[in-house]
Amino acid sequence: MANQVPGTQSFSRSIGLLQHICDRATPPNLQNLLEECAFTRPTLYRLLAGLEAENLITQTRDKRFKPGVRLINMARTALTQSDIRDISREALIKLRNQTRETVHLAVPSGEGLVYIEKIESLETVRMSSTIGTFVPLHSSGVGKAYLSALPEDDLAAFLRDADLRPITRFTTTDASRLRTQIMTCRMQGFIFDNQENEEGIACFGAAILDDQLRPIGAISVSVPLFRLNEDESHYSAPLLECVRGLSGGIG
Amino acid sequence: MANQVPGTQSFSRSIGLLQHICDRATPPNLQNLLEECAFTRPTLYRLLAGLEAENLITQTRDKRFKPGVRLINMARTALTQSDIRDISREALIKLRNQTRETVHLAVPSGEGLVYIEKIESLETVRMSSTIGTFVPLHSSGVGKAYLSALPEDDLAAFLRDADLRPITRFTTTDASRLRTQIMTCRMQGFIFDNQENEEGIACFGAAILDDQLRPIGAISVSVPLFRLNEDESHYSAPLLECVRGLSGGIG
DNA sequence: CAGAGATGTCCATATAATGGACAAAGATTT
DNA sequence: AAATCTTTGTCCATTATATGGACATCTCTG
Repeated sequence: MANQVPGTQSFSRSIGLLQHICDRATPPNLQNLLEECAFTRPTLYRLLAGLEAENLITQTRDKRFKPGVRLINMARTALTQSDIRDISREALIKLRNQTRETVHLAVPSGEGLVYIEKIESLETVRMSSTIGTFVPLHSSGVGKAYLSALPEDDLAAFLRDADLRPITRFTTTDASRLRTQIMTCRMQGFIFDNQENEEGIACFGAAILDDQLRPIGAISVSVPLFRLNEDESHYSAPLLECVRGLSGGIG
Repeated sequence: MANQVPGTQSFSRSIGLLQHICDRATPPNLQNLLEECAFTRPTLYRLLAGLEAENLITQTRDKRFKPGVRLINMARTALTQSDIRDISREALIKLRNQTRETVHLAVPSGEGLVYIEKIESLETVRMSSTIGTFVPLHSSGVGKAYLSALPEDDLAAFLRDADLRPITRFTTTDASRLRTQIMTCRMQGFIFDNQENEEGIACFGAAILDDQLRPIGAISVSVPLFRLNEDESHYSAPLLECVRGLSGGIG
């Protein structure tokens, strides 16, 4: 969170501000930002002016700040250039067909993962649904699957430092319980997540590994609880087949 | 393009670099960037380190730089917070149903417009298709429609300064011809664009106005040439109805 | 219309960003 | 295998840049 890289303070501040504006449920005005961010008034003005000049934010009529469309344009190219996404699409579609449920592909971003692909039925899918959504490592199938593929040192560091905040009332917030789950995942190659990230949704997750067995992302199958098949292997078998097909072949 | 806003040089540089990395067809390495951008070696290193620390870019194994997934996450919120998109969705679907053709919604970004919504058939639509794509003002239906709704001063300034580069071999590259087309659009409320932005695709565009009659975006109906209906009003009538319904009601 | 609060700008200062110059690591030649 | 060249990465003095205290202006409210 702090400014690790020397010589980039102002950039880091600007991006932090942009992120804050993006994260707000409702577009903030200057007052809000002054209170919520630790910037002095002139600094805030400058940062905002810089962001606006780059079309990264826009002002509404009533002087509120919203994310700008430049971001959407940049994101398009980011998605286009994501080779893991291209490579895995076919396999994801197959997995969706086998399980008949929604499948997601997530890759690391910051402290967690971000969904970069979603395959559901043949209905309209667009970015606003879930592509681009951030998911914490501790509360999601993809997250725990990813954790389970991390080297022991990194996992230990995560469990020590992470903020295991509850996302739903089912979220695991206890580090040792989380470790147990992760160990189970290491054993069986996948994890079952019961409503930890979204109430009413269970989910099976498994990691995609590169040729050095380091995780590069994770795949999940999400199932509405009411229609969850008793037989776990109905989901886990195709899922494992899917990630095995992808692992090693990427990067 | 130059750094207009004082006190934001380094930020502007960083974003410029990010944009350049996004724009590259193939991920650049350090060497490429050094040649293509006007940065000294140490500066480039710093900017890259800053971008990477913020997850805005990632390095591939072979030291090439690609856009990072943080962008996708931010873009999601940008789309979510776009009220024009929410407000117009219903009307766009209706327009698609009436014309049976693909419809787009575009809003200003930088020198041109960016598509922020697309409604085609009931087939899968995802961001990588066209949402997020930048379109120039002079070569597209949405662009010219937008121009036609600009105050005369702004239009004149655009025609004077703009770089009317050909996008296809049908693109209007002559300012006075462009003005004629725009005047036609002002008269009839919509514009017909014949393959100027994409070969084989014709398109009808019309602007959405706010309550002060300033353009806030534009809508287009795109038709593959081979199935273009002779009767223009087949497209223009629903299009005009659509933008009239939306204009004034936004902002 | 006075007072309080919010909004916007200036500019001296400190510090963060800059880039010339050097070092280290790889590649290529003799 | 040594020598030379090329590429890649880092240091640090310098200065231009970003910073924020202070002041000006505009906007409510009683």
